[in-house]
This record gives sequence, structure tokens and C-alpha cells, in this order.
Amino acid sequence: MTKEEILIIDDEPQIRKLLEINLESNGYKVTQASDASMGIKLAASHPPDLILLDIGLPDKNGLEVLKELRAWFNHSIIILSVMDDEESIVQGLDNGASDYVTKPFRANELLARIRSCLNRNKTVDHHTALKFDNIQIDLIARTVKNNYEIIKLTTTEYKLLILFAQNQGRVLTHQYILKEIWGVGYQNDTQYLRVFVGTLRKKIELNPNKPTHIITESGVGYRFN
Amino acid sequence: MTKEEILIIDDEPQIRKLLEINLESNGYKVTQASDASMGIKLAASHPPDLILLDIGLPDKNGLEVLKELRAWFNHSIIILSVMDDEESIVQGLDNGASDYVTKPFRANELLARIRSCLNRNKTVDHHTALKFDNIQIDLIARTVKNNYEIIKLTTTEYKLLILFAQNQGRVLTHQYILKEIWGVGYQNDTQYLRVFVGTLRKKIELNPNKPTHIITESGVGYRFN
DNA sequence: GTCAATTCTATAAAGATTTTATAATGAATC
DNA sequence: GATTCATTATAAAATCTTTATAGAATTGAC
Repeated sequence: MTKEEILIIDDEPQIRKLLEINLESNGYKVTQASDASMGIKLAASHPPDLILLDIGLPDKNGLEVLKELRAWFNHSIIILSVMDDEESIVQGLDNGASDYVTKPFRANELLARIRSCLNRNKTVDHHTALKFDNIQIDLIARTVKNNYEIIKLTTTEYKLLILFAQNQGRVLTHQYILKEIWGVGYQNDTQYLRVFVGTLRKKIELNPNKPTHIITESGVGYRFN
Repeated sequence: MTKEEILIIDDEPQIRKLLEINLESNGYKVTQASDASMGIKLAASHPPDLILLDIGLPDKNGLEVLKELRAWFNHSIIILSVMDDEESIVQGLDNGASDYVTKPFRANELLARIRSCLNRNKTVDHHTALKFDNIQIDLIARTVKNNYEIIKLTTTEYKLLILFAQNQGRVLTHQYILKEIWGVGYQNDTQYLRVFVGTLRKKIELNPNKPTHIITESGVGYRFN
């Protein structure tokens, strides 16, 4: 399995270092930002699986940063803060933080809370094998079979298929798919998506001209069956 | 909307009372159990949306209760505990607790953490589905079924249907519909509307010549049933 | 009430526009 | 050096707009 990525946004170098050592020794990949604007940029260009957000940053109000991130970032955000008052905690949680941990924090507790957050969205992954008629997806092995024969998918094709498979039956808009696969900033590059849906169809559809799995919803997006 | 249900499992009557008052005044429905076996039974017979679990129960080890619940209970479980040591917290979280709050707790913080937990699964659970005889509308999936078969609607047709469905029984004037779907400036293009009501009827009416869903109110507009 | 004139409505179909699929080419990555 | 991705071009398909026409409903004079 590929390492889970955690983005640390904190202005104190010692804290970042401490977190980095702790997280890396627990098998996470770590990226860092020393202020809000850099953090937001990093998160947008390369979305991590979880963000550790110091709420007391020098360049921007912490709650604003949280709101800004929450406008598009769906994974967990854990707030780190020296503020222990009830009001701050309530505000943080009500604005979309997944958890609120006060500094100084206890390393193992923080790690447990990180694990808890990362596990939340994993229930879907637990069915390690997804099946849709002729195609079978093994999430652990990262293999896809079409009629019991393993087919080769590129990284992007695979991500796309997983996204479809995990949202079976729902219409996913172009924008949403582009955001999930290519990242924020690519929402208008619908053409990318078309090209990749095309190649995916060639690989998983029995008759790519008459797709039964990836249904186009004209003017909106695609739906997976 | 129907009230969300919270189950309190705690052996101290004062705590239960305090929680009950707090939760009910915040719009939750509360059920209570004073020991583990009663709590598990209650949760099984009538699953709540969230469980507040005291980890120090007299009749059973707290972690055991948690594991037992987690074997089948997928909603959130928040642990309440007097134990503030790191080891207990880590154990609680790693065994599936959604959060761990130490006693004495601060009421508003607990409420915020409850809100946070309840919000987590909301997008997934609440499949907003509208139903009118033969037709079913799933607003999240953006799909429409006629007699359990998905039918294809264009963007405009879909918008129109949603507008109708959300104003069931009311007469909507041509002008109003045109403004809502096509925008200001199209209020006089009644012909657009006629064409689209026509195609919609073909797709959702059992007998498009004798429409039962989209009723024309001559000289005024349409009404949806 | 009846009947014709008028207005309103339904539907088909052609034209315009938007959206989609696909191939192909150069750039980037490994 | 091969694979994968980004980007452009273009043809095909889907959707929307618009026009034409026939049928239904409404109105008002008798």
C-alpha cells in the first residue's frame, strides 16, 4: 500500500520537526508549510490525506484558513492549538475540523486521533474486492480484471475507475471528478476527462461504443453502473 | 426533519440527567441505559444515531463493550471517561471510538463533538429521495427512475422536474417556471416550456396523452402531482 | 346553450449550438 | 526508449432553439 500523506501547517519549526519525526517513524509521508498561504497552496497542488493545522498562524486568522480549506478539501483536518478555551474548540469543530487537539499535545494520543481520522473514510476500502458484471477490482492488490483477465490500467485510469466504483449509481459532475483526480485548478479541463474516460472504456467495456458501465450524462458528467 | 437519537450508557444518574437535559434542549432525542448489558440491548433493538459510552461501567470492561458494539454498530460512539491517561485514550480510539472525552467534560465542547460526529456520515446516509407513484427522484445521485428503471433526462428536463417536484400540488405559472429554469429575460418564451413539458411527459407519464403528473392549467401554467 | 372566432396548447421537425468521442501529436516522466 | 500524460483538432452525437401546424380550450355574441 502507498503511504498516507499528512500535511503539517505550523509556524513553529520545532513543532514541525517533532511532528515530522513522529509521523514518519509511523509510516506516514509528511509535507510541511510554515504559514497559511503556503499551506493552502500545497494542499491544493497536492492534496494530502490529512492536514494538521495550527490555528495560530502569523499570516492569517486560523478559522479563516479552516473555512477556506473546507470549501473544497474533503479529507480530515485536525486543529492543533494552544487555545484550550471551550469557545475556540466549539468554533473549530463547528467550522469543519475533524478534531481539535491542544498544545502541548501527547504524541501517542495525537497519533491515535490521526489514525481515527484516516480510518473514517476507509469503510469503503474494506471491501477489498469490488465487482461489477465483467469487471473485478482488487483494491489491495491494485489489480483490475475484465472477465478474469488482468488488464493494465495507468495510474490515472485506475484512480478514475476507483472513484467511479466507489460512487456507483451516482452522477459525478465533470468538475467533481476533475477536482478529485487532477486536483483543484483543473475543474475546467473537461477534455482531459473525456480522453481518459475514452481509454478506460476501451479497457473495461465489453462494447466501448455502447458503454454499459460508464454512462455519460450529457451536460453534467458521468455515472458508473 | 426527524430528531436524531442519542443513547447514553452511564451508571451515574446525575451525569445521565445532566446529559439528558443538555441534549434534549439541543433538539436530540435521548435514550438511557445504566449498565453495559442494558445499553447493548437497547442499541441493538433500536439503533441510535450516536452512543455516549461511559468506559467505566460496573458490569463489564469498557473496552469490551466498545468492541462488542463495534462488531455491528456503524454510527458514532463517543467515549466518556474519567481516565485521562494517554494509554486509555489511545486504546479507546484504536478500538473504534469516534472520539474520547474526559470527565468532567465541558458541555458545549461535548455538544460540538457530538455535532461533528453526527455530521460525518450525513452525506452518505441521507439519500434524499422523492417519490411520486411510478417515478422516483434521487437528488444526491441525480437519477430519476420510472418504475425502477433509470431514465435519462437532459439538464433542462431534470431541472424542470425538480422544480415541479419541489412544488408538488401548486400551480406554477409559465412566467415563474421560465424565470426559474431559463432565467430572467425568458419569461415570454412560453413555447420553450411547452416543448420541454412535452418531452418530460413522454419520459415520466405512463400515458403521455393523458398526463397524471404534469397537469396543464390552461392559460396559467402547470401543476405537478 | 350554441357556434364561430380567438386564444392557448401539443407535437413534430428543422436548424443552431453545445457537448462528447476519438485520433493524433508533442511533452513529460520513469 | 517506452509509457503515460497533456493538448489540440475534428467529426459525431446530443441537446436546445425556433418555426410550423394541428388540435383543444376558452370566450363572447347571438
